[in-house]
Amino acid sequence: MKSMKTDLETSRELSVQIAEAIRDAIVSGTLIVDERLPSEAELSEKFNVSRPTVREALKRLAAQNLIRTQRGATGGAFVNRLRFEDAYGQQITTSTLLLSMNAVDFETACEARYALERACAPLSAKRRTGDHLATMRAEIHRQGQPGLSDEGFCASDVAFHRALVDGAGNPVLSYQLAGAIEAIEPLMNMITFSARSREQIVALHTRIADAIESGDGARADAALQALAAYTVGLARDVAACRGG
Amino acid sequence: MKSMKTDLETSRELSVQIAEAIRDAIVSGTLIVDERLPSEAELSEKFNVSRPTVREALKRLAAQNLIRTQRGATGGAFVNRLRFEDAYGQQITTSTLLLSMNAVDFETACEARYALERACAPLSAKRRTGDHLATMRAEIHRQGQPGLSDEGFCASDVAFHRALVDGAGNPVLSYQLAGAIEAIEPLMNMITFSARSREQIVALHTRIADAIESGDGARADAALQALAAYTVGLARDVAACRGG
DNA sequence: AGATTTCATTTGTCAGACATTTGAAGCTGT
DNA sequence: ACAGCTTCAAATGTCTGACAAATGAAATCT
Repeated sequence: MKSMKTDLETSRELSVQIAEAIRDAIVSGTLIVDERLPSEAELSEKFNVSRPTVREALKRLAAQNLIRTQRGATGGAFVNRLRFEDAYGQQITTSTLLLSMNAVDFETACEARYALERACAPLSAKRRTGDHLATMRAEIHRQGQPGLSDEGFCASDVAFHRALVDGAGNPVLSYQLAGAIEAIEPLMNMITFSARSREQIVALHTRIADAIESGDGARADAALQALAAYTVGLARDVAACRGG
Repeated sequence: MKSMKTDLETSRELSVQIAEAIRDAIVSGTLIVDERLPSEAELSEKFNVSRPTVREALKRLAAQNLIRTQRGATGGAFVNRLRFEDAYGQQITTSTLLLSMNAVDFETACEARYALERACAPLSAKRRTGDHLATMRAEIHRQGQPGLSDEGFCASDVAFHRALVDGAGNPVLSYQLAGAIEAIEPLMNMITFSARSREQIVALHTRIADAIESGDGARADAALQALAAYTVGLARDVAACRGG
């Protein structure tokens, strides 16, 4: 195991310090992807702690997807290659909690979401594949079905916008936006969409898809801006209706 | 403790299942912020597992900042209010690892960063406080100092852009962008900035700050676009120089 | 040679114990 | 009666030792 730092401070908990030492080794590149960490017994000897303490440290790292563990003879803890897909879940959970616990109002969350999405629109207009466009069209079609529940409508909305963002072909953007888009869904679900508002949204989605199809980033941006304004207005009506 | 689900599957590890049960209770709102979880002894009885197993589950949650623990008579595990600042660190670590492990090229990362930043520019032009503007100006001044190291220059660059983003006054945006901006810094640090390129960047930063000061979002956006193009070109030169 | 068995290694789990922290109840002196 | 001190109990942090379960590799048998 090369040279992992083993001298620990005295203040914080041992499991935290050990977890940090290993995490630093991973981040700094001392431990390579798919490399096997020393066994728990070896680690406990190296750090002069008991195995349960080492295990608590490893569980912390596993919770962050930094390592995976495998039982058996050739088992052990291995440095994980953190994939974008794995990080999505984390990102969404964290974003959801942030929104609910900090009582972020719908308008702020919505503003962030559409600002980020508009950033993707021009790129998506240039690079989207046929698949992305097909997904967008399919979701628009679903959104027009009369029998669709409000939850189903929101889920389809999310799928539509994810396709838009993924169309930009930039995994970093897709990752960053996963949280923004998916975390807002629960907030959106609180809105009751009338037939009239659904019709409007579908029309705006169609405008966006048309613009994306023709490669016109500016028009897609404008349509997104209109959709953002409409959505915020819808939420305001709901709030006003409930408030008085 | 209200009604936390206690019937677990048999496939995965117990500590994972317990962690998920508690996490679900937090996310769903069964457990409120600052509420105290049952003691480890009570939990181990409730889930029919040993205390070490419960502890491993709790460590997983602690690693995600979902709970905090406190020793002593009135101690225990408490549901954490997840603050934006706490989430920043997580976001940055994850983003950094994602970039390094997936070998995202500088251009992709840079594109994402500037796309997101441009999304913030119009909002920042409207809402930024005097503090934000002062920070931007101060960082520009630092960037003009001749003795500044490349690392120092990059750090100042990050500070400048964070002030720009924070100026939008949308914590969701600031959070989302923290990862994008800070994670790219290590990649940026590999670039050697000549006196000439620093001069150019400072000039572009000044254009951005001027636009923000005058509340002109469109001009800020244009300047950011120019900066993005220049940065990418700089990186290309470095790559070409190294390649041949 | 191929299939089967055995086995050593490693993680997962458990039980019980002690150390440490820390708020709160109880006591004491003024 | 009140402030300060002591004691105590509850809870987490850590350790020791052990067993269970999984699993790949070596050894054995056909």
